Amino acid sequence: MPELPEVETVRRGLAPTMAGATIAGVRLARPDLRFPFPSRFAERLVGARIDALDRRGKYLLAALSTGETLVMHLGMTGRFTIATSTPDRALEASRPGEFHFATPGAPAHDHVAFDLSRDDAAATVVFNDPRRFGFMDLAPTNALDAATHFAGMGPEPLGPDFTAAWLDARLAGRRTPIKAALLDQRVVAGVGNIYACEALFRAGVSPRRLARSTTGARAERLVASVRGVLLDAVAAGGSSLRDFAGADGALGYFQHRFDVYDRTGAPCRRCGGPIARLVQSGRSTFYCGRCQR
DNA sequence: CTCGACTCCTGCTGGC
DNA sequence: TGCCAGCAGGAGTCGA
Repeated sequence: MPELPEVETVRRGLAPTMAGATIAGVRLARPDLRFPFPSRFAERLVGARIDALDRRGKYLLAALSTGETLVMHLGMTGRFTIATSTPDRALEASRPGEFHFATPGAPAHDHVAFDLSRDDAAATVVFNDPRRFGFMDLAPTNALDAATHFAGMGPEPLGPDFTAAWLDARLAGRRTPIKAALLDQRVVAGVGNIYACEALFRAGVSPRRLARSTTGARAERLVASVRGVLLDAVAAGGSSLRDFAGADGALGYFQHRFDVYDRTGAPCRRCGGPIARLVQSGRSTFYCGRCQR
């Protein structure tokens, strides 16, 4: 589900529980998600304190006291929930190397459980992911930018490095449609299908326009639009398409403010014309043929 | 190098 | 009502 606003919403929901807590146990229901868990995954986590919970693009990052960072990606359907539990129950199930977390009666697709302790309180953070496009990894904190997931990743769209000049340089000569370029995490981190569509609408830029022609004033508008739509969505707690919810269970409500996404045939909020749908790179694009050039 | 098609996986929806 | 094709918030890989 998650693009930057949803991941940021999840981060904010998990941080009060995870940051400062110690990992008392890790339970896995299977040896892999999209990729295998890294070697000795549980052993490398148990006993570590989580110093901070950060985000980079669509990744959640738990910086650990061990010098490693737990890297988590939610894929399309990844979800975290927080449950409070007693320490006894949390520790009882922690046996490294065994995949016995999927107990009868447990919700389907609960794949990972982190048993956390802080002072006298205990909590369990559970990762659920039906499609298993999500994954987890461990990488050295002092070389995180060089880790495979982040090498070559573009700037944070809400940070100071995402500028029209950067976009100009990054898109120079590229013949791919601007929509596809916005989905390229090397161009800008964290933008996915929804917010690419929404940002292009706000900027008045056609999703079909070649990336290399999105320069100058158009690039300025696009940078401002990407920032604006992401900020608005973060403020709204993200978008809840099916049942995306933050870790606290609260639903985001930005989906009610989509201008184009999933609004095929509905009137454009600017000109009244019908919103159109097309497929680019196998993914749906929604746009207004009159307002976007 | 750059690009688009294909792939992974499960679940829901809409049309017959 | 039931069935099934199509589609879904991501991104790595492959071949042209």
